[in-house]
Amino acid sequence: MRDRNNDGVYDFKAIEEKWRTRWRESGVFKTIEDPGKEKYYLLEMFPYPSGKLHMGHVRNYSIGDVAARFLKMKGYNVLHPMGWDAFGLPAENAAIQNGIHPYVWTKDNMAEMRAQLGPLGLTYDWDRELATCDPEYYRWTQWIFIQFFKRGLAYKKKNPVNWCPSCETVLANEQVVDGACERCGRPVGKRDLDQWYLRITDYAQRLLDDLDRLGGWPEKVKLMQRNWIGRSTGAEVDFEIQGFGEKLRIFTTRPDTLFGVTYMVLAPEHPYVKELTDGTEYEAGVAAFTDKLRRLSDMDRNSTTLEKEGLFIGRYAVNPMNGREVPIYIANYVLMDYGTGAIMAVPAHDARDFDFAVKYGLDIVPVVDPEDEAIDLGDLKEAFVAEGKLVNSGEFDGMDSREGMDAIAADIEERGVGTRATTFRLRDWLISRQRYWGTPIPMIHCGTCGWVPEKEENLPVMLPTDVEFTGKGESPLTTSKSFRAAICPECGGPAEREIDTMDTFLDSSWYFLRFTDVLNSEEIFSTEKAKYWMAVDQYIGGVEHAILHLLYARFFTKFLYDMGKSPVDEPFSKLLTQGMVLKDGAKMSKSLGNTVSPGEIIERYGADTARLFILFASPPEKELEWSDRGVEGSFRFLNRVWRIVAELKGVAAGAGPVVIGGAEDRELDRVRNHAIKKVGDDIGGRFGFNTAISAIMEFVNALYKYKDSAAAPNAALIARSIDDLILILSPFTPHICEELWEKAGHDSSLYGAPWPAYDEGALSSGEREIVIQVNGKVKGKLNVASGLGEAGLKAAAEDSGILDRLAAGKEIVKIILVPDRLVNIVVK
RNA sequence: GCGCGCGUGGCGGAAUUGGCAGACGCGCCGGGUUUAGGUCCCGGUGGUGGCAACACCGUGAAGGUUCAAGUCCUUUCGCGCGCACCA
Repeated sequence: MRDRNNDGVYDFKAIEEKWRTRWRESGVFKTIEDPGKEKYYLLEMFPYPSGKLHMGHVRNYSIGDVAARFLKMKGYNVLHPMGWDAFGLPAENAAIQNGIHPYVWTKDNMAEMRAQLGPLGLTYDWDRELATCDPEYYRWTQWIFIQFFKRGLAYKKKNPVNWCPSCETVLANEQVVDGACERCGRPVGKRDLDQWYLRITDYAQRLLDDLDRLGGWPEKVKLMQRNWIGRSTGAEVDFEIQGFGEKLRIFTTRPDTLFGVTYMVLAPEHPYVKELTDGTEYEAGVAAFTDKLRRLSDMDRNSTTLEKEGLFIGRYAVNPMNGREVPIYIANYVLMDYGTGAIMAVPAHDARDFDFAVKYGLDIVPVVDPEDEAIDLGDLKEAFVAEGKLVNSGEFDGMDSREGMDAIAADIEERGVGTRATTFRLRDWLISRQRYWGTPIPMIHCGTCGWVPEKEENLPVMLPTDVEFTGKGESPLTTSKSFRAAICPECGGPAEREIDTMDTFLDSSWYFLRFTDVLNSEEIFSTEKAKYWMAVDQYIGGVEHAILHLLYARFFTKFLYDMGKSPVDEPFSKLLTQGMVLKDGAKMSKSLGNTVSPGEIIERYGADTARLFILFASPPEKELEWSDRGVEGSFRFLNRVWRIVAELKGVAAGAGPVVIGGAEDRELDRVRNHAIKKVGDDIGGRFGFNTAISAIMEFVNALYKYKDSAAAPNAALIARSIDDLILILSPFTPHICEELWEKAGHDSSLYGAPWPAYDEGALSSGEREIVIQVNGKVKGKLNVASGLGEAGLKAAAEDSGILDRLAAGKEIVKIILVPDRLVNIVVK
């Protein structure tokens, strides 16, 4: 093992400690509004305070910090805050298992993580730190909830909800992964509970439309959100039910197939089912069927492999197009919470209906002719779902099915039996949680007034402290002696508080707005301050938040915008989804035993090396394979920088203005200018940190080469090169650069030092090597003056005689000229 | 099943609008420094053939467009991700 104390390895420990202390004591990272300067709001997704910093965090924050330091050098007023997504289940589990109060556990973890973040040298303005579990914060989360309620966007509804028997709480649809609990992995069941919902579906269309405005977001994320919102267009159509007063309304995306309906299906939970079957011979069967289905987990219920099963309920509906009477079924493949909870079944043209019809021997009536010899409409082997020509469709026969879609929709509208309709897959957001460690829902139930919000001046509704953590039963808040009893804010009578808390996704749906005015005790934030800072110019975090967090944050921002509170209706202008950190090809995890602790790496090589490696090994949005050798390489590079600066400092002492001498000077100057340009473009543009670092490495290599080969070292050029090297490297490895900067004789901090300019002319000065191709294959090289146009390049190539030599004995058809790049001779 | 993305040396990865494939780093080979090893410095490193100059092949596979293809088009295979009975 290497012995770091020998061999002139730089003393990163002392240096990093020294500069961290200086930064802290001088308060350079403190940020205030400055209307005279252009702002840049840079934000990394705030962490859950688990107490353990992992490499994913280090990567996330290193990416952000390079950008923050770079933009500061570019003259922006940079807001770069940090906080804690501090409510959540792990704290409560700790309370249940170890008897530690969630508040204590969380506070300790925050302190622990703050201590682990310290050594990384990040530019956070800690004066703006926030934690979502702080009453001064959740007070405003409650305030937002009340605003939702006042505008009719928060409501309570009894519904079968996802229930995790292990965590003993309900889960949002989004927290059910493959039918299992996102947290514990157990299968999720169903339960009827009174739950609070937010009407996010009111915003579905805007959430969808405005994605088009988010040019700085990855297409992948936008697509995932589009799919999640899931807009479908079609029609709602009313079918009469024989011997029943009400009509059955269904939603379909295929009005063109209306003539092909041979049966109807209701979701078993559909309210008509009971009415239609109570007191009939079908009642018992329906009850048994429904009961069986309810015992299934969502995983099984929603699986495409689950065999379709259904039951005739003894009634018939009438097709409004052709008067055909069709039987009504209930079946396990129709969902109550999408569309109207009822469908028309067209087995000839829908795969699911086809399967069901085959199983139960129902009619299959084709109405779209594929006009394909290979398909026999009289004997379909599977549903035909594509377009074709309408048949068996009365007056619409012969029409193209795409036109038929519109024509039939128009027809049903005219006759008043239906309307065109749009449906979204997105559901309203269930936010109630039967948990302690979350924001209390600030609602009070009064026997006379119903649900009434707590008065805003009484916020926050504090989490009680006299609570037992048993991990069993309902919300732990029920165990508090003091919490539940309340006075109705409306009538002053005795009332009861809501005992559920909010989904923690609410807490994180607006924190970026609070950062703009974190100390405000009068209002949620000042719109004036938010106007200066919002939107977040660059948001950085993991793809795992592509749907939920980012959709909810957009929803909240739009809501606050509609209230006139938020100055923007989209929170994040640009989004970077960073890749995972892997080891041996797998995600680092305790169970695989392939974790690398950031603390150990920093202890051994320093924070600068850790940052450099993480940024160099892979582009930020891609996965990063951890490599101990690679870390050593980064460490080696920093030592190489350290040595060359130390060595050349003497030469450069007291140098004057730069005058370029011979070819060696010119080459070094070219590489210097190229590095400045490349690093600036790569950080400022696509976050190409890996290629930016490689350009700096080339610059360092050029300095070593220059040192050995230059006949008469140009002191001024060397001084300039060293300064620029330190400047452009400093966003990546700030500690070592501050130290070198000081050693190079500067007395100001590098933080916010002006980013060096480059000379476009120096990039292309002198000669240029041109590739000479014959029929597209490289056959020779030619040095010409750079900046020649096509004519000049042609003349130079002809003068050199190389064209005649390469094309000897062949007929030249034409010559392709690409200035500064190549000449291609096309011969026969 | 549907949708999206990606396949480049031994490895991580480069390659503006199609214009010298393999920058930079890791690893490996050789040389220098050193009593020796390590560190450090210099050089080499896609494959095949050749002493060599050089030639041919080469970006998952097969076709195509083009003076020119890692890059564009078609088909196909492999991997990854997202959604998944959404009517």
